[in-house]
Amino acid sequence: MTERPKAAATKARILEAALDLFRERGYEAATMRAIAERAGVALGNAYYYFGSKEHLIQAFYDRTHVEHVAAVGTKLDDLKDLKSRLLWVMRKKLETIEPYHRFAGLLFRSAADPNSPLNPLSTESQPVRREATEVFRRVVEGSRRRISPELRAELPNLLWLYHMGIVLFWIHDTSKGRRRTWRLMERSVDLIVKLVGLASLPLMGPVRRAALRIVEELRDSAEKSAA
Amino acid sequence: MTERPKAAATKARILEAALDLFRERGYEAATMRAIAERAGVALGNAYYYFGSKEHLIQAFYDRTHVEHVAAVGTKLDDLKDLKSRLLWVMRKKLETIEPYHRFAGLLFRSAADPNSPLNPLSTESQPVRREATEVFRRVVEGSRRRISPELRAELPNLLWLYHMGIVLFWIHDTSKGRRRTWRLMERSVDLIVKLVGLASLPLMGPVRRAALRIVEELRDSAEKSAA
DNA sequence: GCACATAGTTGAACGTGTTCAAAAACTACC
DNA sequence: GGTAGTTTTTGAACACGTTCAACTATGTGC
Repeated sequence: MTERPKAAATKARILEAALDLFRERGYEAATMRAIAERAGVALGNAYYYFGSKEHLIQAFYDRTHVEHVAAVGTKLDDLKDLKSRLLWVMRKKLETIEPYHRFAGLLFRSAADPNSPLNPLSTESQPVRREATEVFRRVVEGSRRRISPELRAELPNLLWLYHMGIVLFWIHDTSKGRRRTWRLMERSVDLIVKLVGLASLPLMGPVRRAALRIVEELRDSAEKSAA
Repeated sequence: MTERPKAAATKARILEAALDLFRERGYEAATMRAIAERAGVALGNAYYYFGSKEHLIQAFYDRTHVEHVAAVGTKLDDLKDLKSRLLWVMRKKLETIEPYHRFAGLLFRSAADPNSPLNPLSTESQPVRREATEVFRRVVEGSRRRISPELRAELPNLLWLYHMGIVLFWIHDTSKGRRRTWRLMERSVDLIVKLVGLASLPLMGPVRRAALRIVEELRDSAEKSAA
């Protein structure tokens, strides 16, 4: 059960080979045989460490998340208002994933499949999702904006969902330098901040509660289905 | 080029076999070999009529849309306010797709893949998407609610997107009788109608315009990438 | 009726992701 | 250092989606 050092090295070599080939050739062209060959192991060995090809993407997913957190860094603490904080985090996200644009499509192909371990709502990816939401919690909590407590509690989840939407758009975006995604991201961040402001008006009480109840329900279901 | 009657019969037989097997066994278990066998044709023949297994899903997609339109029927014309109209259409949608719950997951697996013909934004599925949006245009135009012209023009697209979101949730929903989805749908329809009301307040001008500009951009990109 | 072209059909073959029984390498204990 | 047990590695084998060259059926012009 305990992982021996040599095993860890083999596992790492397979993962590196996979990520390299994903980058170089895209997902489909990076066959398990090619990955195994580049890693210098037999085909079956790759399956000893990664239960399926999708598990290799899960590993990629983990990695970009770590890179993203590193890119966000402590600079986030210097920014005080919600808008600039959210902008910063989103920018770093887009920068982080850019090198993987060629193969990321396949990630989201399976991300929508309820049976896939890659599904963001599945048990297997729950830790990553939690951590990713954590980044947005930082965004919200560090801002000096006054937000009603119920909204404050739910906003990180909403922002995580929003960020998934942007990434989905990014996948389809073939514009030069992914300009469309950047513009959409900047404009939508602007809108979101406006909406958060609106939602805090006293008049909005009933609507806000109706919306929050729905969000809560979404989250509940996600956790229940992952159980 | 012109389709002969016998060919049409063969094609129909293959499609029926496919849909039957999808329903019975789910998507993965319904292999192309099994489909061909049940249809009484050779394996290669299925590919003569349907370029790939995903094209068979496209056909399923078309069919549920037709069924949905039929289920919506003329009853829609009797309903006058936006909420009951939208509710009616959404209910019929959920009822229409229910028999296919077992295999619909795979539909959305590829729906998110930019290279898949199934992607709702791809060229191949553009006709269905247009038609599906048409249903929501009926919903909006037949209602007596006063809506600003810009929003009125964009709302059908937004509702189509919303309905895709509900279907996505439905796919993951394992609750009995899909109760969670129904509840979410009813509550979110309520919220949407509330929001449409809010958006018509004079104060909301700037926010509404900001939101609409984003939606427009989304639509532009979708059409450009499908070109 | 015959020749020709087009439409429709076949099944073997390819490369893929995945599985698994067996072999090899390693560790722990005497 | 030999033996038993465990971890790691191997590669052949399987079922799948897909392709394609060859074959058959059907319609068309004379």
